Amino acid sequence: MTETNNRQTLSVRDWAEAALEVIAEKGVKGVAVEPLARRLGVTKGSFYWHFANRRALLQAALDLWEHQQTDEILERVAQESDPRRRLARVFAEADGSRYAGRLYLALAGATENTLIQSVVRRVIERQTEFLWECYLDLGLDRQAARHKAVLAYSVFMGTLELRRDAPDTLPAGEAFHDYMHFVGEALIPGYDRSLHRREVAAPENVASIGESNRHV
Amino acid sequence: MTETNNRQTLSVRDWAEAALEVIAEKGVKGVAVEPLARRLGVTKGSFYWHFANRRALLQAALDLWEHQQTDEILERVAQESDPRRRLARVFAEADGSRYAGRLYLALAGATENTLIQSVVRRVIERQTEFLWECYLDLGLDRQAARHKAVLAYSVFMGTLELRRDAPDTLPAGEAFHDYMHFVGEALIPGYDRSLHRREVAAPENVASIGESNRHV
DNA sequence: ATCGTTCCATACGGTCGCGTATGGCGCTAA
DNA sequence: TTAGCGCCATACGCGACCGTATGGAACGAT
Repeated sequence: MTETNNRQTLSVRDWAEAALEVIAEKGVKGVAVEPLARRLGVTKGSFYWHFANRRALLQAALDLWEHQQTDEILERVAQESDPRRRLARVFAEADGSRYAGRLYLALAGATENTLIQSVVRRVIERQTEFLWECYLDLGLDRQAARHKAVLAYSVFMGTLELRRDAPDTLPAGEAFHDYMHFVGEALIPGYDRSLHRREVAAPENVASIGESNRHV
Repeated sequence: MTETNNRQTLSVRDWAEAALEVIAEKGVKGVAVEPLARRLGVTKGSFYWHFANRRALLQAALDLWEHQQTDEILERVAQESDPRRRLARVFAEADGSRYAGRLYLALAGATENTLIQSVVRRVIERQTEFLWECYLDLGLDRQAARHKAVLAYSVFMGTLELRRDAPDTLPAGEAFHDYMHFVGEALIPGYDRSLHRREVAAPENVASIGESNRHV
């Protein structure tokens, strides 16, 4: 569940990843220094050596998350040349990881923290922008493309919510694939079932982001 | 802002409504006994006379919310005979109150409390059921109606999220109405702009969903 | 062997919120 | 007037968490 880090010492990134895990499980307010230290098998003494305070930990975790949700995902998906396939892949990636979805919703729901709000806003704008360009590449005019992008993003977030809060509402098993095709036909012009290959499993790999600056 | 209650003594409902307000503002974890008492101009002594503990307050608040989100709303909307108009009204009501939307998302995001989760689940199932029946009344077969209902509900929740977390992403002003028509065309078979007359333009009067109207 | 640095443990004071115990004020009924 | 009850204030102990201060073990360098 948590880090089974072979190394004997913890890094800033270890703390940041653990923080993201806790956010996905218990929300932002669940990120407490002492419980997180226990989770990692150490005490607060370790934490306050790596970070100035709790806020600095959240900052590091948010930097990591923002990078994963924008640069990494979009760069991966952008390799697809066909806009239709790009759209299908975006939805597949976004729906691939249950953990990523819970994390996304937890951060979006953190309305108490201005820092988090701005990060979430940037991620949303970046991703809707990407969808917009996909629809523009499909030949839609600016307004129609914009509308479709916003609608598609709403469907994406709403589906995450439904899957988290009322999973029984969504079709299960094979019926879920039928539903996803239905969604594809509603959101992707000229949708074809062959676009939705089996690339569901989004690997949980996380490329390297430069270690955050350690505080003085 | 809060209750300007003329009466000199507080009722259980007063506490429940105040709790819902705080949930909409700061989330469920923001509901603390002592701050809430200060907000109502009293001390904890009052609270623990009306309630056994914090959990009992949440229970009362959830009962109130569930009733408002199911019985009240659906009874109001069900008066509309035309299924298309029912659908349009449902979206209008749901999107009418900013407060109700924030409250909804805050409760849906309370993943730490089993009690809240079950209430949210019931509300979601009740509302999707209603949408399902609307689409059935429009002549769709069971699967198509179900798919459209789930999709429509996803759009609804996703739109709430977008409006809360990245309002600039959604079209503003007159463009918002254009977008809502676009959504209507995507979700309501045989959609006609006349269905969306005045009801969506109500900015604050639909706040009766969430209450605040009884006093003042 | 000594020293300094890295990384963490321990101990402490402080805040906030929960729940309890108990006292007090105002109103009504007898 | 007085007794009783509804409604609230005050005071207390408790636990969880934050941030600081300081000590200590491991380890490489000299």
